[in-house]
Order: sequence, then C-alpha cells, then structure tokens
Amino acid sequence: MPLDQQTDILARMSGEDREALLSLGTMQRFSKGEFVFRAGAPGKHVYFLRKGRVKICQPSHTGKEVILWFCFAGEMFGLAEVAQGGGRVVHAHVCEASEVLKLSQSQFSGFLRDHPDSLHLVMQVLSCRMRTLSEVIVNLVNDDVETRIMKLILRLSARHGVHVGQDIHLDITLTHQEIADMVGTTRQTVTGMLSKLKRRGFLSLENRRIYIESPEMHAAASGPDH
Amino acid sequence: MPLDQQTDILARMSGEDREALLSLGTMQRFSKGEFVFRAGAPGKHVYFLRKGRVKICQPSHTGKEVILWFCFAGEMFGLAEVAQGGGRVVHAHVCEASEVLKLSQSQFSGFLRDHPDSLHLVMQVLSCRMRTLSEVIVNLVNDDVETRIMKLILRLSARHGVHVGQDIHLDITLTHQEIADMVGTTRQTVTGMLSKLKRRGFLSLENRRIYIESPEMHAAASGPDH
DNA sequence: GAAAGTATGTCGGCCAACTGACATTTCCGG
DNA sequence: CCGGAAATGTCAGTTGGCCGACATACTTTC
Repeated sequence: MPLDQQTDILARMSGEDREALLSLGTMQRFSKGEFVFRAGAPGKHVYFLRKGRVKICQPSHTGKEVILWFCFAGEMFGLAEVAQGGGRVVHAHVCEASEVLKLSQSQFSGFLRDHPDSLHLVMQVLSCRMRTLSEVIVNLVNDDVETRIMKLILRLSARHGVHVGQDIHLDITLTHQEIADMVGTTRQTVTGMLSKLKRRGFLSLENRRIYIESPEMHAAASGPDH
Repeated sequence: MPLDQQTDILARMSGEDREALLSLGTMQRFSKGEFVFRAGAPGKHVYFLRKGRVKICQPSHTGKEVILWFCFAGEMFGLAEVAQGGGRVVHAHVCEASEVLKLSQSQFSGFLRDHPDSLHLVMQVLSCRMRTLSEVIVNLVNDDVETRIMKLILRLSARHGVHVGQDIHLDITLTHQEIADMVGTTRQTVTGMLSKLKRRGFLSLENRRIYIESPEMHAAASGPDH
C-alpha cells in the first residue's frame, strides 16, 4: 500500500471498530470558510473527517500561512495536541462543506484501550504523517520551486488521481494560493510555474482541475535537471 | 514541561517500566561515524539511545543531507518505520561514541501492551516530534537563514543549555555543516551568519561551543526584523 | 611531531524567486 | 443575470543566499 493510502484510517478499520467509534462521537457540520478549531484553542478533542476537506495550517507572525496537512474524508486530525497536551498551534480550516466526527480525549483513549487493532492503526497513521512531514522538509531544502510543485501534484495524485485514458485527472480543486502555501512559495510563482509546466506538456489545466500526462511527469520530478 | 523536554522518554518512564524495557532489549555500542541503520535497510527494530548522540538524516539524490532529528541520550528512534512498515528511509548516523538499546518490533509491541502508561508516553513523543517537524517546516517557509539559525540555537538551548551566570552555555558541539543541514542552508552561509551574530553581541563562540547572551537573543528571534 | 584530514573564514559573481503593481478572467450570492 | 469578490495572468525591479574557489586553523593518527 502506498504511503498516500495509509491515512484513510476509517476505511482501514475493521467494521466493528468503526461502528464503535461512530457511536461514541458526535457529528458536526461545517461550511466553507469555518474553523473546526483555531490556534490557541484548548485542544481536548480528536476529529475524524467523514465528508469534505479540511486544511491544517499554521499561521505565522508575518501573516503568511503554511498548510501542513490537507485532510480528506476518512482521515483523522487534531490528535497531536490531545496526546501531547497544550493548546492548538494550528488552525483546522474547512475548505468545503464538511461533516466531522468529534471525540473527547477520554472517549478516544477508552476506544483505543478497547480496540487494540485500531490503536495499531493510529500509530501507523502517526508514523506515516511523520514521514510525509519529513518528505516535505527534504523537498523544501533540496528542490527548487518547480520541482516542489511537481512532487506535490504527484503526491496528491497518488491518493486523489482518477485515471482517464492515458492521463491522470486530479479530482480536487486547489487555488494557486493553496498550492503556494503547501510548497512554501508565492501565488505568482505558482501561476508562472504551472503555465510553464503546461507549455512543456507535463500537464493541462481545465477549469481549475489538473490533468497529468503521467509518464513525462514522473521522470521530470525525480529531480531538478542539472 | 517545555516541548524540548518531552522527548526524553527513558527519563519520563516509571522505574518499573524502564527496568522491564531495559531487560527486554540488547545493548549495542557504536563509535563515531558508524551507522545504527542506513536508508534502505529493512527496519524491524526500535532503538533507545542510552549514551551519546545520533543524527537521523535523509540523504537526497543531490548529495545534500538533511538532518531531520538530532537524537540525544534518553530518546527513542527508528519507530516510524517499525509501526508503519517498509524499509528505512533515513540514516541513523552516530556523532559520538554511543550506547544503544535495541528492541525488535514484537518485543516492543509486547512491552507497550503490558505497560499502558508507556504506550501513552510513546504517543506523546510521536506527537511532540510531529510538532517539532511542523515547526521546522514553518521556519523554512517563513524565516530567512539568520532567523532560522537563531531559532535552532534557542531550541537546542532549551534542552541542552547550561546557565553560566548571565549566559547560557550550549554544551554540545556542532559543526557548521551540521547546523547548515538542520536549517537548510550551506556551510559558508552558517559561518557568515554566526560571525555576524557574534559581532552583534547575541552570542560568543569559544572552541566550538556556543554561549548565548539570552535576553537579546530571544527578542531578536521572535521574527526577522522588518 | 609531521602529515593528512577536517573545520572555519572570506570573497565576488550570479540567478531563482520574492515584491509590488496592475489587468483580466472566473466564480458565486442575491 | 448582474455586480462584487475572488482567482488568475504578467511583468520589471531587487536581493538573499547559493556556488566555486581559496587560505587558514585546528585535531587526529601513526
């Protein structure tokens, strides 16, 4: 199983465990632009995203935002602060209408105690996320902006790509600003790079969706050409 | 407890748990320059550093190395791959003569099953490390090299600083290259920045050790001046 | 204690990418 | 279906920090 598929914890849980989990928590609905929680808030709950899309991002004194984690249906978020204590350091910002399962710290520890298989899954998810974060760091340090953007697109397509004939169709919409916040660059540079990649034939853009011409892309993203 | 103190898992474990853990694993000795494991190796063991210093670093195709984690006595490493499966993606590179406790995956899961308090600790450590990684990402994206170096020094001093009168004495030796690999820059730039900081009176350097004039430093590192 | 290896200090040239500024296009709520 | 808001496209000016190259200092090893 590729790294990118491991984080859908709800899907990987056994049926009984999932039922138990769902019956424990309470569902909440959010619409676009709202926050599930904000930096500074206490942080006594864990969340499971059932539907929609949430970005976990850290604001900085300069006003710039960094997106640390893009959360899709089936994934878990908000665990770090619960396990570790202390308030939230990140925002959980809702990108599109979403449904979220909310569990208190004690509900969740109880669940883990009673369901050791799920405990193991949680450790896997945490490990997987640590690897993803490490990968981002390595990218930031080693690669130029163009390569970072290509690798991001490939990473996303591993989990959210739909094969359409020869190409891969990324079925999520991202603004250039969001891409910039994920790879650590500016909106203008993203715009420029994307049209450059389009010109080169690596991908095509249609009403805010990205189509990847996969073979060329993989070869090109293996490293900045030098 | 500050973030930087949470990772000394051996110290935080109860006496009985620690005894149990130590009796389970086997001790190994390494000298400077050796590897506890290398990227590509299978990855079926967890390690606890009893003495010495180990850097967890990820090599890249360009030859550059990124230090993701500097491991000190009492800390745990190599868990991510064990929990998550798959081979090592990082090197564990021994910086100075070290002693390491080695446990197999099954020994470790057994231990966690029998010692729920320690399980909780492990989750805390993982969460803490995720936060640290996130912090590094935010630094890389937002701050210039000078600020990144200052923040690194402050982070290290929180865990390894010894108060000597007015100043804080960092009792670990780091080469400029290692600092560069941690903040994502080049050796030359580190040399330049350190002497700039020295000129400004933020810190002083004596035979490869760093002394911090704390008050000025904290103020300055809160953000790049603009 | 000499030689080899490793770490530090310093410099000029150069380019990727940021900044700010603006025009245009697309989206979305009423 | 219209008007404001948000997203995209483009450009010239500026610069932080990389690269390469070299000299000096420290520190192991035999």
